[in-house]
Amino acid sequence: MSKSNNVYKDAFNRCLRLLDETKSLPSEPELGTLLGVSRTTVRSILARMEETGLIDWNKRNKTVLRAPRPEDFFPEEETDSLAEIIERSFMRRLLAEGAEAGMQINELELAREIGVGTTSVREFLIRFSRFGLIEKRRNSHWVLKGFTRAFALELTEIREMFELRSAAAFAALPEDSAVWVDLDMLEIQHRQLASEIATRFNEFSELDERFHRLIHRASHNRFIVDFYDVIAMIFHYHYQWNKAEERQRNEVAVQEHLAYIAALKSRDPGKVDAACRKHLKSARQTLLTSIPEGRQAQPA
Amino acid sequence: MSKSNNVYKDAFNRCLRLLDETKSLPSEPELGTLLGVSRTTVRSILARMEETGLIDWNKRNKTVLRAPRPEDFFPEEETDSLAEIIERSFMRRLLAEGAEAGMQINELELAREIGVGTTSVREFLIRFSRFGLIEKRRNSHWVLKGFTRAFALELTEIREMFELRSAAAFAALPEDSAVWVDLDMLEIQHRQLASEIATRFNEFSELDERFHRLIHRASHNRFIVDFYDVIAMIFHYHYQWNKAEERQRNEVAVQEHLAYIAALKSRDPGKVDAACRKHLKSARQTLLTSIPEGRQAQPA
DNA sequence: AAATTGTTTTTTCCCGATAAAAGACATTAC
DNA sequence: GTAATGTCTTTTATCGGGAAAAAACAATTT
Repeated sequence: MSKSNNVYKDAFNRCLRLLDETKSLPSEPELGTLLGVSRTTVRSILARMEETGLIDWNKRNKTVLRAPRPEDFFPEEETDSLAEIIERSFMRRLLAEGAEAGMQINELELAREIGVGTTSVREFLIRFSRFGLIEKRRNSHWVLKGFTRAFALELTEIREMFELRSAAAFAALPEDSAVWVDLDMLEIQHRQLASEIATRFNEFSELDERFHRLIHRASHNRFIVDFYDVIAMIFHYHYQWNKAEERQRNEVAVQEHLAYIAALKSRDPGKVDAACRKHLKSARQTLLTSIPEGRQAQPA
Repeated sequence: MSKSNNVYKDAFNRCLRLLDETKSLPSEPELGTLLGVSRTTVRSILARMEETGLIDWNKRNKTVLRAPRPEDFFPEEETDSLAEIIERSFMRRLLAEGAEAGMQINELELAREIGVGTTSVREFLIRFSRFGLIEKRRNSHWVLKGFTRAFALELTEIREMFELRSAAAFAALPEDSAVWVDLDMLEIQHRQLASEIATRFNEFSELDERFHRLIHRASHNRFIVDFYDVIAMIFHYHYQWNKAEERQRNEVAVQEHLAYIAALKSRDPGKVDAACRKHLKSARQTLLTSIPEGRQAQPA
């Protein structure tokens, strides 16, 4: 069963949504770039759409015959890549269960539990290791370092160093840089979210990531930009896990972002530094208070 | 041929060197910790040593019968792990050849060229990707970002940030911390090297790494400590590649280290900062001047 | 009884094989 | 003649299998 066709299924589903909007589909290469897949996959999609009577396909002509129905879509769970599946299972184990620091991680066991080959699990663990939560013993098992208070402190230390520097670089960018347009757009989205915070507070997470990534990009340093992956990953799972006071927290964060944006637009280094520090401080607080007291670092 | 027994061969060679020093070998578990391998491997080693008449092995008695001869050793090249072999081949390609930024990296081709399976190459590339020199296109090839001037600048920017912070933390460590003993030992080794620099200048590289790792460890931050892997890797291959002025460079660096050590011992934050900056500046200079002008970043 | 040796089981590391997906080349249409 | 489609080739993603190495368990030895 060597490889699942989730790329095809996911692209197929996304392509179905395009059908609502047009009478006929564009050329194969165009569809390829639109969906982010190769022509090979596009042609598989078109072939199935013809088979199921969704379109009439004759060379350049791809006429839409009917609107897609729910049963035309592939089930959501079949569109995930193996890497995503493994990551989710692993993080669930890591956060839900009593995952103590020092615990051993067994590739074979993980693979069996998730129902995948060992190769995929190995590759996942190697990729995951850069987050600093696990460590490999040569020719032997992985060791869980644990999502401890120490981890959170080390993470935020670097984050603060990087973000202060990026924010300063951002504010120093020339007037005509494209980032100011991006920032304006983000500001508008923040204001919209702020006004409807009661119902849309759970949309903050995504906005938060886009905002901070924009700032980090101003550093023009790949190590700083890449480090945001660590933060994003932690926050992503952390927020799934800890929903306490979510609305309240996000409401505060949106306001802090708006102040931060205003400071950036003022281009006054002192104001930028102050607004950035203030936001980072409360972000750190949020993360720290959410770590259960039981989860302390274990002596090696 | 699924897996080579390089762990056994390497441990065997190292065990041979122990034979010179003693009349009999310790217990199996003890040998295991000494060589850093499992008892299973220890027993394979002992079995072969008995076969080749090196020792007499009867349960707890492991009497040395004769001194090891050159032909007892396994060839050096058979003691390298696959990961090391792949890394070396890859770096040779990356540095020697005209490896332009933007170039595609082909897993299959690399695997065939080196004569290993694709899995090992994939795992290597994933591990290597954290150095920021390559990047993966989903479901497709890797892209070489290139060892460019931009890379060197981004690397040194982070390095300087991290090392200044670590050095400050180091100087603030309590009097009775064990690091001061380590520092004293490093100082002695630096002085010895300085006095024999004419003949031993190529030993600096290893000393350099130990010195900086000691300082970084004072940060007590895993991300800072881990980042030194990137620096060490670059410097390791960089020095293999660029031998110009090596003696001169190392002579200067040793003196800078000694000044840096003195500053740390003074525990005066101002002096530490100054000595650290001075050394980092010349380290950056060395790295930058070694990057050929032709190797500029290519537009994506 | 604590440590060591003998034996068995489990896990890691790595290869070869195969379907999915990408990419290259040839052909046709506008 | 450019851009699309049709066809063929190569590469990536993933699995299962098997030898090396680690780890667990049992039997001795001091």
